Amino acid sequence: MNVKTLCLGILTFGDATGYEIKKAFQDKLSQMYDAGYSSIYPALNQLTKEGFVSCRQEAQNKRPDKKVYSITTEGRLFFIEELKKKPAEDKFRSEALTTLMFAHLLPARTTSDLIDSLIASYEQYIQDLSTDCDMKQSHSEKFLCGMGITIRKAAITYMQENRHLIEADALLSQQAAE
Amino acid sequence: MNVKTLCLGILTFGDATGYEIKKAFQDKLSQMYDAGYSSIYPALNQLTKEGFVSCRQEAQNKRPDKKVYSITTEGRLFFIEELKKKPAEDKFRSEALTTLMFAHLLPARTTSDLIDSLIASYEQYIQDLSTDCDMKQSHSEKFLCGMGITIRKAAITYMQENRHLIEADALLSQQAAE
DNA sequence: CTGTGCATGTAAATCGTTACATGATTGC
DNA sequence: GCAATCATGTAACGATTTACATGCACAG
Repeated sequence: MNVKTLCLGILTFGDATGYEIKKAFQDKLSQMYDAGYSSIYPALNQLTKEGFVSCRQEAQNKRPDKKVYSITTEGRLFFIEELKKKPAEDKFRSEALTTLMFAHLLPARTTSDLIDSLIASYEQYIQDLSTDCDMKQSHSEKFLCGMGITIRKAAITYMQENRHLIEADALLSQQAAE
Repeated sequence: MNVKTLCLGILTFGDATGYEIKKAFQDKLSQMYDAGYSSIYPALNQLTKEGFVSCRQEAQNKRPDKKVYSITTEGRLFFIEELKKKPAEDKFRSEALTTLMFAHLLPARTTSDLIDSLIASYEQYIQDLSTDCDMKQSHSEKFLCGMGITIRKAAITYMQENRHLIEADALLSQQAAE
């Protein structure tokens, strides 16, 4: 699912400006996607051309005109068809964990620091999510939020229980080098 | 980390051809990255130009010449510098879970099927990983493998315990529509 | 007076995927 | 006979990111 399709999806919750759509990305989809204005605005223009959204312009004093987008019937049908397609495989990508695959090139200390900060960032992530998970209205959002927390909690526990495997390796190869 | 940098990383384990590098991606990095030949071959050519790898050509009978790449000292230094950079944030992306955010647009049945097949695909993933986790030699690889399994196990448990939240919503909105 | 929020966009660069292009060998 | 493995690449397309470009209002 690309930014264009997701903009359409966000508009199924109600009309919005490009600016508000960006906020919706942060609100509802931040765990999975992030989109910048430079993806959103061109996407909305294309969707308008394709007839999947309509746009009404609202004048404002001392601000650029607000362009409020609404999804059209065709847009809604198109989006539902997209949803019915077999979803792409889930992907979990961690540069930090990838770095550990090359631990043999780094000082033992660096490896340990890396794991420490990864755990710390997960803990921070859990805290942030917990806070706004409570504020979520829909069950879907709560579900997704809870999933994010669950996964990271499991990851932290795993790292704490198994980090010694990598750290022992790092120390050994360092001693060998000395 | 992009394909180019990762090719360099793979070459720190030993010389390899483009073909073998692709296998290494599947072997060592499949959880995080995948690269096709059309990313790898141009990357190797660029790395050669930049002096980060060297290449010796080996003739073969009835096959294209084999090009065996080795990382150079500059390449190794460059890669280590890349490793020391602050890693990008971890990302977990699931189209299936994203679809659930739009469950209000789908029949209740579709939502349930989606969760079922997500759980099934995670179970499959765990099985596949478990098999070749045992065959891994290095602790780093085992660590990463175990992480992949742990996360998916936690996710399955979470989904089983919380799916009723979404499924109840879906049924309600469906009844309302009837 | 500085940062955050509101509000819109374009241009260029980077990166990756899909499709195309070739061709022998080996195992089932 | 057909699929998989070995072996290399290019061209076109699609998607996203980064940098550029503007400007007022309001709170601390």
